Amino acid sequence: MSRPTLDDIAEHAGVSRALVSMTLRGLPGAGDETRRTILGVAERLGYVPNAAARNLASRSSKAIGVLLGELHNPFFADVVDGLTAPFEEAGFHVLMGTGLHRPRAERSMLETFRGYGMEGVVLIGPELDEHSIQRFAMHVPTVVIGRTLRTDLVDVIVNDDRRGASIAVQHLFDLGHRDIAHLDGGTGPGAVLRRRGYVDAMRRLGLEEHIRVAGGDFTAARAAAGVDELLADRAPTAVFAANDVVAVGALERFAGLGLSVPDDVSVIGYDNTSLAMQLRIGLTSIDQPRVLMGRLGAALLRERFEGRTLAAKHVLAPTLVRRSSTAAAPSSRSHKNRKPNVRN
Amino acid sequence: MSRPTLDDIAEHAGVSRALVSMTLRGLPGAGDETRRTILGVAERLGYVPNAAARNLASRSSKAIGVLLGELHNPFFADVVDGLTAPFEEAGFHVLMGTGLHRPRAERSMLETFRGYGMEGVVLIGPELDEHSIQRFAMHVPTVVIGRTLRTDLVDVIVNDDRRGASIAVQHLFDLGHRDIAHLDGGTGPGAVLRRRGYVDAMRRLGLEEHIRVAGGDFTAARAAAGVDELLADRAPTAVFAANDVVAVGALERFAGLGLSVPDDVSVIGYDNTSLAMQLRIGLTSIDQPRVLMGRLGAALLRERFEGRTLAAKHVLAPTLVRRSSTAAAPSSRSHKNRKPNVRN
DNA sequence: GTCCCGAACTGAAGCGCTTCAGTAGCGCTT
DNA sequence: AAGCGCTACTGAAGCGCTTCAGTTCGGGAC
Repeated sequence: MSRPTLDDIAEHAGVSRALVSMTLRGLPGAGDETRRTILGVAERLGYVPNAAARNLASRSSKAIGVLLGELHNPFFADVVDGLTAPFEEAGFHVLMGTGLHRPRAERSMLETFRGYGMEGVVLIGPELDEHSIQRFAMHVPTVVIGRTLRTDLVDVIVNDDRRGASIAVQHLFDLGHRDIAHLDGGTGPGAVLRRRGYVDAMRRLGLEEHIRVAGGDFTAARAAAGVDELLADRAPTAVFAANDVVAVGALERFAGLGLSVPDDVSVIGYDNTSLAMQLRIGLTSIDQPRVLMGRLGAALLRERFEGRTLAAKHVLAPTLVRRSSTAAAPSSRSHKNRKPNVRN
Repeated sequence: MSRPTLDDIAEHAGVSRALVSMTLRGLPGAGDETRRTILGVAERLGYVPNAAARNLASRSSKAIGVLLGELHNPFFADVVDGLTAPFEEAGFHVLMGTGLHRPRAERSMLETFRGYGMEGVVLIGPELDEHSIQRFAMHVPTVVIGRTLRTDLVDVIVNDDRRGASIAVQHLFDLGHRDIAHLDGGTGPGAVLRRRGYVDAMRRLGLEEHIRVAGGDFTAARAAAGVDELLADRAPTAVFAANDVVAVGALERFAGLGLSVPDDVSVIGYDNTSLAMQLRIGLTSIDQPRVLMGRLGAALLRERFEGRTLAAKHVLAPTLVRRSSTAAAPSSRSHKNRKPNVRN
């Protein structure tokens, strides 16, 4: 016996297929007795509705697609957490696909989503070109999380990287630091804005002559090299890293050089990933409200369903999470005059 | 204009719907000229086949479902990497769903998969009860990765936890350690076997009187408490932790107590997660071949499609990854007699 | 010229469901 | 006793596709 259909149930229960359909979906129409019979038969036969037939007939799917740029980054997991719950509650199925970093794969995944008649789609950190996204969004309500787009067809949710950078610098400033350097993220998502935010904040605080940028991408190795670059000139008292991975790279390098964090140098990261908390030394970091971003994504999509046609852009506020990698600047503490013994 | 259908294309191209269907799927039947016309019209209209209609009519879906127990654990990301590529190549769509740790949600996700007529399903670290999995597997070819099951309906892929534990103990033994304790994972997946492997290995090496087990789940906090438990008796020279999270918890606690790793005590983890490498102190760990496990999962499912009916069980070999958290036992080094100054 | 055959194409059934216009029957009113 | 409005139900159309039994036709074999 293959999968039972509505007709099987109808026959067993001695009613029409239409009535079974309505009853199983909780619509009124059947009397109490009949309803019980139908439900009983369905249960006994192990009936599972055929989604294809259902979607075809009803011209709707109650499904939404989520495209993940990358599964390894804990950023995605948090966003997805925020995303799925509201949809599940509203009776939507959430199906996810991954693009594996390849635009071709991402594009084909979007085709699949469209083929399945997904009623809405969320793209988290897509690497796809803007034009493809735009074309897709013409057909399916789409929200993009974690990537800035110029398109006015999709809803966009990002955090204010510039502001986050400014908060980081301000935090260090408040601790008495003046010689604050930046370890750069190069062309990574958000890196440009974070660098800009750093420069602006330094200027605003009158620290223009202390502005120094080193490094160049989102890897730990490049970060270590960046630290060396900085030290070749002079040791900063604090470093603002473009993200947590970079910050950890710096941490390791400082340790290798015999510099103590936060006694000799303070380090602050960005993203507040699980990395930041798991390290033996807790990393002070700038947090993006990732779960919230997910929830907001769900809300925006729902609004679309309810008729909103204008695209929305939400820029969320980042916040500071203090841990033990930042402390008062050496000079502003009681003068211990502890010269770091750089062993190389 | 809504989504174009086969009929739209047929009309524009002046042929029958059947011919369009066949042509778009690459079947022979149309002449060169006609074929070009059809393809051209389809392209121009932006045709995307309706998956629901297609699946309904063809009684197949070319789709496979992947249930993720949890998105935060890097374990899953690696397995998925191994899984998706072979399927994409074979022209399958891979759609993922998450159970969010709740068996109820996992069960409903499986229903969704079945509703969509997925031709095969891969469960990665499911938390669902065995009976539900078994019931599901009666209807859809299923492979389970990372969890042992007694059922003979599903294919199972796990690593040999017992062996892995044995390798860990042997590694410590070879470094001269004798007083080797175990930080337990309680009821977590694999924990029981790892504990058993530890005990067996200790016996085999004639270290029966050194067997000590503390802790009790897969959390860092519980691990720290486990360390205290151990130290209340006497400090071991080495600790085998049930997984990397536990190992890191132990690392932190040892540091807090002023004990140096690996000078005073060696620590080895399990899973070789990204955690192990990212830590300032590289964690020696036991690696499961995760990507391979994913690839194997894909292969097993394909075999099922081709007619294999007997369930397969694959137990893969774990390997040791040495980093800097393990070193020669203090006693077997030049006698420094460095008593740890336990500050609490 | 007839026959046959393959290439190129068509028509219609039907996948399992939803939807909607009906219909039957019953208890009320007036 | 006719009419009304309910509730409880049925029948049939049709969603967009695949599939398969046919149909048409040009041309080579004899």
